[in-house]
Amino acid sequence: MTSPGRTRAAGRPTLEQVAAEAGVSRGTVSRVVNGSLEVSTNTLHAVREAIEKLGYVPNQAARNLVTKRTDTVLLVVSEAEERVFGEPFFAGLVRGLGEELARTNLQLSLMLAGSDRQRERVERFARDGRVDGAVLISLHGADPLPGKLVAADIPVVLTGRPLSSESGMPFVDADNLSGAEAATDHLFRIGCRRIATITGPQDMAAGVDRLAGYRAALEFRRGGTGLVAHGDFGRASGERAMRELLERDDTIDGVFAASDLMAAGAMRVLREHGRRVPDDVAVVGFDDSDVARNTDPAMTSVSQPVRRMGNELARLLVTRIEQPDSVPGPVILPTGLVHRDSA
Amino acid sequence: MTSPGRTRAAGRPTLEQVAAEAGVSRGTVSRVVNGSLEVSTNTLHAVREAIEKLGYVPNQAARNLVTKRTDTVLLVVSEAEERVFGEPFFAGLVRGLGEELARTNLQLSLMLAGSDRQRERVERFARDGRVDGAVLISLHGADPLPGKLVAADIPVVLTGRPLSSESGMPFVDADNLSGAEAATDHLFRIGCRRIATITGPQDMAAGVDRLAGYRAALEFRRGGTGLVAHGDFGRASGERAMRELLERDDTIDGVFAASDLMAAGAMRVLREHGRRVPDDVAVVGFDDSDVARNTDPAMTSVSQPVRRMGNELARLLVTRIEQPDSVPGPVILPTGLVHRDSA
DNA sequence: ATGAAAGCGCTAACAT
DNA sequence: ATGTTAGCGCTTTCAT
Repeated sequence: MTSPGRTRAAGRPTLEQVAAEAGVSRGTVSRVVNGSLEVSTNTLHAVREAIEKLGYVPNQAARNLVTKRTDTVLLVVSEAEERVFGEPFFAGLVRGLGEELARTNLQLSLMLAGSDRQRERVERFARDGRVDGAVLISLHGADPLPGKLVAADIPVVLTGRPLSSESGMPFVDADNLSGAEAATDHLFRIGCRRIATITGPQDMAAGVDRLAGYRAALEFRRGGTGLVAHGDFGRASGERAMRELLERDDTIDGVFAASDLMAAGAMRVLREHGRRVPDDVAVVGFDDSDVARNTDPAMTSVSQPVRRMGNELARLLVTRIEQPDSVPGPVILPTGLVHRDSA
Repeated sequence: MTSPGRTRAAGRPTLEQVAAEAGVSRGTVSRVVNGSLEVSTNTLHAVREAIEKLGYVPNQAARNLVTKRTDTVLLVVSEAEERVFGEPFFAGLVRGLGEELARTNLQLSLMLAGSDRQRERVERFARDGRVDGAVLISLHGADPLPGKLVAADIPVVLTGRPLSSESGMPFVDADNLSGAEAATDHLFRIGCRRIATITGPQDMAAGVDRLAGYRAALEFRRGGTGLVAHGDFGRASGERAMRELLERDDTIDGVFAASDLMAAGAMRVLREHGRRVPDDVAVVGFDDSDVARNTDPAMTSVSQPVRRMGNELARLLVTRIEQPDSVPGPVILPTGLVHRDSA
C-alpha cells in the first residue's frame, strides 16, 4: 500500500532500470530501442536481454513529450453512429487506410463527429496534440472542423471534394460525375426514355456531382432532366423520393439513385406500386455495396474504388506529415459500372 | 528558418509563458487550467485572459507523463472491417458508449482487431500506456487479447459473456438464452411444428447461448431439436445454412436464425425455393436491426438493448478505472421480441 | 561506440 | 491563495 506505486502504470520498468540491468547508460538503451546503428553488437545483446528480462515497454507520453510526435492519426467521420455503421462505404475506406498505414508506424484511431458535441471533442483531442494528422470523411456543407484543425497546425486530408474549393486542402475522391453519367447513359441505352434521379444531399460534393452527371448524360442525349427528387443517401429518403417521383410522373421507366441504399428503397416502393424491376422500371444505384448484391433483383450499380481511396488518403496524409509544406494535389479515382439485373 | 521552432507543435505557448503573461507562477496557471478552487477571482481572470490571448492549449504528453492518465479509452472490435461496418449492432453500442463517456472527460477511440497483425498493434498501443482502459467486443473463442491487456494492467471490460468464464473480467451481455427461447416459442405458438435454427458461431457465447435457447424452448414443448445448421452471423452463411436445412428436411415450417442478417439470407433462399414467408415458413431473426425492418415481409426479431449495453459498458469501465481493485459483476440485460410479418 | 547532461511541459507536494 | 521545486521517462546534443 505504501509501496512506491499506487498509480496505474506503476512498476513499469523504465529506461533507467534497463540501463542499470544492462550496465550501460540511458542514452545507449535509447539508441537500441530506436534502432540506431551506432551500437556495438555486444551492448546490443546485453540491452536486448535486459529489455526482455524486465519486460520493458517505452513510455509513450515521455517519448511524445520530447519528440512532439504521437505516431497516431485520426480518422474523423462526420456522421451519426447509425450512418457510419450502416454504410459499407466506410468499411473499404478504413481497410484501405489501415493497409497503407501498416507500412508505417502510424496507428489509426477512429472518432465520430456526428454531433456538435462530438465535433468539439474531436477538435479538442486533436488540438491537445494527440495526433500527428487527421483524415476527415463525409463532410457536409461548410463544416468548420477541417478549418479549425488546419488552423491548429494539424495536417489534414479530406475524403470527397470539399464544396468550397477555396480550402486548398488535399483530398481524394471518386469520379462521381463520370460515374453518374455512365449510369444514366446506361439507362438510356437500354431503352429508358423517362429517366428520373434520386439525389444525395446537396451539401456534399458527392451529392452535387452525381446529380451533375445525370444531367450531363441526359443533356447529351437530349432527354429531359426534370425528374429530380432529393434524398440524403439513406434508405428511407430513397423510398420517400421514389413515391414523390411516381406521383409526379407515373411513366418513369428508369431511375438513377445516388446511393445503393436509396436505390434499394426505391426498388421497394416500385414493387409496392406494382412496377417490376427492371421490366417496367430499370434502376441503377451507386456504391456497388453489399446492399446492391442483396436486393431482388440484384442491383446494377456504380462502383468506386473505396479501398484504393483509403490507400491514397493514407499516402497523402503521410506526405503531409513528413513534409508539412508540401501540398499534394487532389487524387480523383475512376468509377465503374457493375451490371446486374436491375438495369 | 533558424527560428526556435521547426518542430510540428512549434510555437505553441506553454504554461510558463502563460504564467509570465499573467504575472503569476506556473503552479497557479496549472490550478486554473485544472479547475482548482483555491484561486482568487482576480488571478483567475488574469490567467484566463492570458490563456485566451496566447491561445494556450495544455500539452497532453506532458500531462500524461506526470499524471499517468491519458483520458482515452479504447474500443477494440475483433472483427474485419466489412463486419464492423456492416452490422448495425455496433452502431448502438458505440452510441451508448459515447453517451455515457460524454459525462466524463474520457475520450473514446476505436480500433479494429480483425487480423493478427491488427491485434498486435492494438496490444502494443495499449501497453504503450496510451489508454486508460479498453472495451473489447465481438471476441471469438480463446482470443488472447483480453488476457494480454489485463496482464499489462489495463482495465478491461468485455461485451458478451466470455466463453471461458474463468476469466473473471467484468462483462455486459444481452440475455441471449431467453431471447432465443422466446423466439422459438413464438414460432411454436403460431403453429410451427418443424422448427429449425441457424446458429451463430459456436466460438462465441452469443452463438452458443442462442442455440441453447432454441433447444430449451423445444424441449419444453417436446418438439424435435435436430434441425440445426451452423452459420457465422453473416448473410451468406444464412443462405448456405437454409439451403442445407431444406435439403435435409423440406417440411420445415419455422426458422429461428441467430442474427437478422442470417435470417434475411434464409428468407431469400426460401423464396428461391418457392416457399412463402410466413405462410409456408415463418422466420424469426435476432438483433432487431435495420435489416429486419427492411426485408420483405418485415422480419420478426429478438431485440437487444444495444444502446443500454453501451451505457453499461462505459459505466463498468469507468468503475474499473477509478477503482482498479473493484470487480463489478456482469450485467445481463433483457431481450424482447418485436413482432412483424415474417412470423 | 558510449556516457553525461540538458531539457520536453506539466503536476503535485511542500512552503509560505 | 500562491510560489517553489522536484520530478515524470524519454531523446538528443555534446563530449570523449
